[in-house]
Amino acid sequence: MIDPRLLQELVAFAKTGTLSQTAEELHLTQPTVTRGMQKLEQELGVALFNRTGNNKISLNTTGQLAAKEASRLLDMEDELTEKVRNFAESQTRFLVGSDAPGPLLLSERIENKLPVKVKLDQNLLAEDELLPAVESYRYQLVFSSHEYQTDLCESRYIGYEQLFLMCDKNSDLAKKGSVTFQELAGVSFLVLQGIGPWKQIKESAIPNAHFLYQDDLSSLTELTKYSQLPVFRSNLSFPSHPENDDRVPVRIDDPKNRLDFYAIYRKDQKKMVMPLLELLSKNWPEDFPY
Amino acid sequence: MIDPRLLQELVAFAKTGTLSQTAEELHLTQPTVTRGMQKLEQELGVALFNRTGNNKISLNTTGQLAAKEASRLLDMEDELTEKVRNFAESQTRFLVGSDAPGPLLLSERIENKLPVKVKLDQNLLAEDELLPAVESYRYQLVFSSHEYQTDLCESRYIGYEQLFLMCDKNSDLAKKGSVTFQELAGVSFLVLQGIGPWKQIKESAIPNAHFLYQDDLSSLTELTKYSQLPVFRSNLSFPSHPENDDRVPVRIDDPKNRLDFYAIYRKDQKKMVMPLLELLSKNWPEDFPY
DNA sequence: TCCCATTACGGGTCACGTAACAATC
DNA sequence: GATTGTTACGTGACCCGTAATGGGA
Repeated sequence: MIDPRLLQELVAFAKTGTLSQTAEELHLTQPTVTRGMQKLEQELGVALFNRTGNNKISLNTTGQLAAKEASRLLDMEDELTEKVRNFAESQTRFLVGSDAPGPLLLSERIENKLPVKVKLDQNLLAEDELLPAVESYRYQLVFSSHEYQTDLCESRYIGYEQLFLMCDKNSDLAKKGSVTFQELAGVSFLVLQGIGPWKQIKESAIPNAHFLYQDDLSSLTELTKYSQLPVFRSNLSFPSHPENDDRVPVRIDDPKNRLDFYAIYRKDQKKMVMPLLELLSKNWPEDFPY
Repeated sequence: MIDPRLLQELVAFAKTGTLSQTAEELHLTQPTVTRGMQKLEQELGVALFNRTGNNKISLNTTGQLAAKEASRLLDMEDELTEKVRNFAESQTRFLVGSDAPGPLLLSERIENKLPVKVKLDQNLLAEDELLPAVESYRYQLVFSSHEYQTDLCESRYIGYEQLFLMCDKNSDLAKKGSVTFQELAGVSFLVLQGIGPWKQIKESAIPNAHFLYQDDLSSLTELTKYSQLPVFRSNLSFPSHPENDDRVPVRIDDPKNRLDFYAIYRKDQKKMVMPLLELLSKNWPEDFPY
C-alpha cells in the first residue's frame, strides 16, 4: 500500500533530476519531497538513489526501474478513474465515434428509429484513438475502416461505402457515365475536409489531381452551385432531397473505390450496441443510389 | 490520486458483500468503511452502490466495474513493489530456475567457471510460472522446454537433452544396445521424481510401463545397486565418476526422446545472463556420453 | 552568493475509533 | 436482540510548510 503521491514525486524526479525542481513541479516544498523519497525507499526497503557527496542525488538503476514502473502504474490509475466515470455516464448516454463521416451520416438518418438517444461525435477519430476510445468506455461504439479483435473489443462488419461523382451535365465526364481513378488524372475537384481515410485514397489514386478542400458542408454546397467542378458523393453521403442543379451522377468503377466499415465495441457492451448495428445493416444503402 | 486504501475497501466489499464484513477483513471499524466508500464515490464523482432501503447496500454495475478494475490495479501495485525489490536484489545475486533438472545439473557443473555467483533453485517451476518468474525479476534466468517471445523477455536455444538407459549387463535390453520407447512396453523402471516434462513423455510414450518413483537421488542410487531394474540417465544427468556396477548404457532411438531447452530472460538483463549462456553452449554434452 | 539536500519544529488537517442512532430480520 | 449502515464527536497521528543547517559551484 504505497501512497501514490510518493510515486508521483518519484516520477517527477526522474523527469526533472533534482528534488527542488520536483517540488516546484508538484507545487510542494523541497523538504516534503526529501521526506517523501526517504519514506518511499523505506517502504520498499530498497535504495533508489545514489546519495553521492552531500548535496546531489540521482536515481540508481533500481530507482530508474521504479520510476518507470511507477509511471505506468499512475497511468493505469488514471485509466481506472476515467473508465469508471465513462462507464457511469454510459448508463445514460450512447456516444458514437468514427474515423470517417459516412457511417455517422447514415446513423444520423436512422437514429430516431432507436429507443435510446445516441450522440454522434462528428469529430473524426484517428486510427490509433479508436481502440482506446472504446476500451475506456468513452465511446460505446466507433466505426472504423479497419477490423480489430482484442480481449476486450470485437469488430463487426457493417457495410461498405463507395464514391461517385456529381458532374456538370455538359462535361466530358458526364458523358462517359463511368470512370476509373486513373481516368480522372489532372482533374480538379471540390472536396470536403474531414473525410478520414478517403483523403488518402483520393490523393494517391488520382494522379496530378487538384483538390479544393472546403471546411464545411455549407460552403461546399454553395460553391457547388456556382462552379462546374465535379464533387464527390457516396452511397452514404448524398442529399436526402435531390439537388436541382445541372449535375448528373457518374460512377467510379475502380477496385480502390471502396471502404469497408466495421463497428467496434466492447464485448461487455454488446447488448447495448446491437440494436443500432442491426438497424444500420437493415438500412445500409446500396452502392449507387441513382 | 485515489487513496489505495479506499480501493482495497472496495475490493473487499465486492468479495464480502457487506460493509461490516469488509471492516472485519481489513481490521477496521464499520464507520471507517462507510466513510471510505462515501469518499470514493465522491472522488470519482460517481455512484457505486445501490443504497436501497435503509440498511442494505450493494454494488451497482458501475461499482462492479470499479471493483474489478481496482483489483487489477492493486495487483499491479503489488507487482511493482515485488519487481523493484527483486531487481534491487538481483544486483547482488543471480537466481536461476528451470522446469526440468537437466540444465540445472549442467549449470551446477560449470558455475565455478563464472565470475559471478549464481544460485540454482532446484525446485522446478511449473510451465505457467516461468514467464512471471522472469518478468518480475524474481529469477534472472529460467530454463524451459518451451520457447517464449514477449515484449519483455526472449528465449535462446541452448541445447537438447536425450535419455538413455543403464541396464543390467545380463539383461535382454543390454544385449540389444539400442531400443525405442515402444520396445520398452511393460518394463519396470526406477525413476527419479521431479523430472519435469520427462515424466509426461515417459508415461505416454512407453505403453504399460511401471515407474517406481524415488524422491531423491540418494535413495535412487541405493536402489540401483541392489536391483536389476533399468534406470534412466541422460546426456545432462550421468555421474561424473563412472559407477562400478554391472550396468551398461543402452541408447533410446526414438523421435520422442528429445527435449529442447531454451534460456528465458528479460531483455534488459541480457548482459547479465549472456556469460552463463555461452558457457552452457560451450560445455553442452553430446547426445550419448559413452 | 546561489542552489541543493537534509533536519528541526510547530501547527493544522484529516482519518480513525468510540459512541449513539435507525432500521431490518 | 442481533446485525447492518449511517452520523456525531473528540483525539491523535501524520504530513506539510517555515525556518535553520551544511555543503558545493
